[in-house]
Amino acid sequence: MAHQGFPRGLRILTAGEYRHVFDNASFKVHGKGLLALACPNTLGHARVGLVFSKKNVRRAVDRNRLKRLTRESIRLGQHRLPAVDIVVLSKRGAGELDNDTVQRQLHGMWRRLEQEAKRHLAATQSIA
RNA sequence: GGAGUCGGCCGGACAGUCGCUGCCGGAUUUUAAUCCGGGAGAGGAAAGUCCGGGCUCCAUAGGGCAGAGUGCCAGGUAACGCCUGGGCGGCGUGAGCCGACGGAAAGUGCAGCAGAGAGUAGACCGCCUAAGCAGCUUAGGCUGCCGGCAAGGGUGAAAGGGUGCGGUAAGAGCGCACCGCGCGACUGGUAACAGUUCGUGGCAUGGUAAACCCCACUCGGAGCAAGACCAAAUAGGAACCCAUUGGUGUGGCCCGCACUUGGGUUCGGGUAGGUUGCUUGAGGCGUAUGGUGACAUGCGUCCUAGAGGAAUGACUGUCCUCGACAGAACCCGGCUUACAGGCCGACUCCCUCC
RNA sequence: GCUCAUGUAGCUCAGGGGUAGAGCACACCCUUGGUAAGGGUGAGGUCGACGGUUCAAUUCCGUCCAUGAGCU
Repeated sequence: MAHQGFPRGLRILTAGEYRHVFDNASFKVHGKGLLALACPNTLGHARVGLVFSKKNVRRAVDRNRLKRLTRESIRLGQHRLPAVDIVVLSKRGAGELDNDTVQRQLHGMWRRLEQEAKRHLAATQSIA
């Protein structure tokens, strides 16, 4: 079985790294209640950061639940993801979604992200 | 059987797989880190931030003014605006529940509209015509004036004790009885307060203090983004001007205290990080003693989250009553607010049966 | 996490115990050949919610609920 851990190396840690992703977001993937920004990195694996604001998701219980679900989804799907830094944001009303819906949304978002990243890589390589 | 009151407790359970964060042991390794094993890992409200404290810095938190808070009495407590017991008032058939519950005879203010009058009471409707004056009249009496009244009506949130009898021209604490009220004494109680056995005053003291205020008591300011330490990029500057019984340090001010040269403009440089504070505590559980109780003391026993974009989850299976409100961020004690459902104990009322 | 501020007409704001107001906007009328401007009339409010104090609360007090700001 493949490694499925989720150590700190797979996360975006500092404010500077977050800023880099926001300023150089090469792709955006929208889901219901969620939004993912991503830009390529040189680490050879994906990293992820979460932004769930109090303004969009009012209760702490819902914020924690969404973050756990997102992390779980990343952890289980990390080997399919390209080498990009991802920031997942919440949109208004994300707290009303149930667990099944959130998981389906995240699954679909990773698939689209994979395709876009493949296309982006091909484009940059053809330019080079 | 039904309805209800109070107090306490619980807040899905079990197993497996994959993960997350500390701790302990071991291994690899220069450190960092990685791996293996073990064990721990959100709440009764973690919430709101409404009070109180610990802790940290400012002086060891000191004096005065200003300001804020609390407000029946006694106790508990580290402290409180909390809790316990008692008093008083209100609600309820009752068990019980609720109450910012000091002072309005220290002072100042406020009360729209309505109403005669809103605080040294008043005369709109009304009641009276005894005394005095005038007129009419044989007299009795009638009318008017001068007046008297606070009973009845009406207004209002509120109209200056209540009922009865006497009294009177009509009335009125004007007098008396009872009730209420004030003051004093006595008795009970630590006290708040109560009791009327007693005396006395004679009806004064309307409401509002979550209006100003008075009285008593309490309160210094800031908050873990407090603060401490390590390391060190850059800088430890330059020029000019001003003030030096001055400046800075903390809250509104003054005193006091501590430190000390301080401030302005221009130019130049810069505004990485890490560690700690960080969980053993006014601690939990059991038990004994004291106390009506809150609680206190002694003994035994246990260690029970500590992250740093932030850890408790996901999936699978079984069971049931099919799972509410909701997620620690320095820590405690309270209050308030949210909450599916369930359990235990004590008590009250109603109905029925024996 | 901590510390504050604000909720009044569709919008921007006054009012700090006694009937809720101003400007803009809205409707109708006048003015004009018509429109704008101007003038007049009018409608529109659980004064964020719930309790309490008071005879009386938008105002005073308490508790909640929203919204906004400041402190890394």
